[in-house]
Amino acid sequence: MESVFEIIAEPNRRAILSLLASSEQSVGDIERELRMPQPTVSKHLRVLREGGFVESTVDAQRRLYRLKPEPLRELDEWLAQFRRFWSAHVDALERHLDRMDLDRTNVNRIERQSHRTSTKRKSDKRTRPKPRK
Amino acid sequence: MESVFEIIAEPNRRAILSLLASSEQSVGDIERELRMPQPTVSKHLRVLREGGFVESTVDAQRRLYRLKPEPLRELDEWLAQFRRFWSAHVDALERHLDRMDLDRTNVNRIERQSHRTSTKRKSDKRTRPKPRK
DNA sequence: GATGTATATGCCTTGACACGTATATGCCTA
DNA sequence: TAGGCATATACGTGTCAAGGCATATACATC
Repeated sequence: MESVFEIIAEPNRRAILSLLASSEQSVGDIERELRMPQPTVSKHLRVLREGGFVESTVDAQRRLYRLKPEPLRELDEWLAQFRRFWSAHVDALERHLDRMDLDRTNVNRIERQSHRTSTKRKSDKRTRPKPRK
Repeated sequence: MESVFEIIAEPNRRAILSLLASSEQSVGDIERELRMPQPTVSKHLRVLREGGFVESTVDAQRRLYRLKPEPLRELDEWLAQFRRFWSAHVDALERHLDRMDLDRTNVNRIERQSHRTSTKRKSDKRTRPKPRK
């Protein structure tokens, strides 16, 4: 359960995050708003807390949970490597990110070692099945 | 295994996606590059294909896989609701989104039913535990 | 057609995790 | 300090998905 990705794979946890995006909430608030049993809420909050997605402060018997964006930001950074695939018309920021992405080392490296790019391949029919090794 | 989130929760699948971000690859390419057994690669590719993350074309016995960005874009859109938490310096678009978010119906509603916002709360000690219902 | 190569699929086992239920902990007010 | 409220945790259970291994399918050369 370590990774950011596994943590947000759970629908209830995503619902909690979305709820907390509006404002901080107590466990009971979440319980009522999302109609899930209290132990379930607490367990998911635990996972989110240990993953750094949320933090809590104590208010008498209540715990108020609020968002901590770092892990989501990390996810955002992971997505960066794919943005150029759908952002053709970009604003300044995205253009900047795209540039970083294109400059990234492995793009060319991998293409080179994987033999050819697809365009070339079409005309490059092998005369015999190429051995694995 | 339906959701985008579950699909990218698997590390090997993320590795495949990252690899395909550089250029299209055959199953064997992926197998060698990521050092995973061929059936594993094929199974993950199947999940990715059914999730709309990749598509394949046939080249003799090979299948060439390439990225289809739609699901990742969807993920990007889900992330949008959280961006304001880490992008303090916003461009026009995000400022717009922020406004929509603040105007969102439940913000005030929820805060009201959860009694008060945290700032106020400090001075607002209840005289008795508020009943659940 | 025989053989080798590339990829997909089926079966089985194992482990992780989400959930329900019960209970523990802690704080409050009377 | 008693009793109720808010939250956390422990335990048992069912489900599901990932991996290993074997095999099936398809294509290409000889």
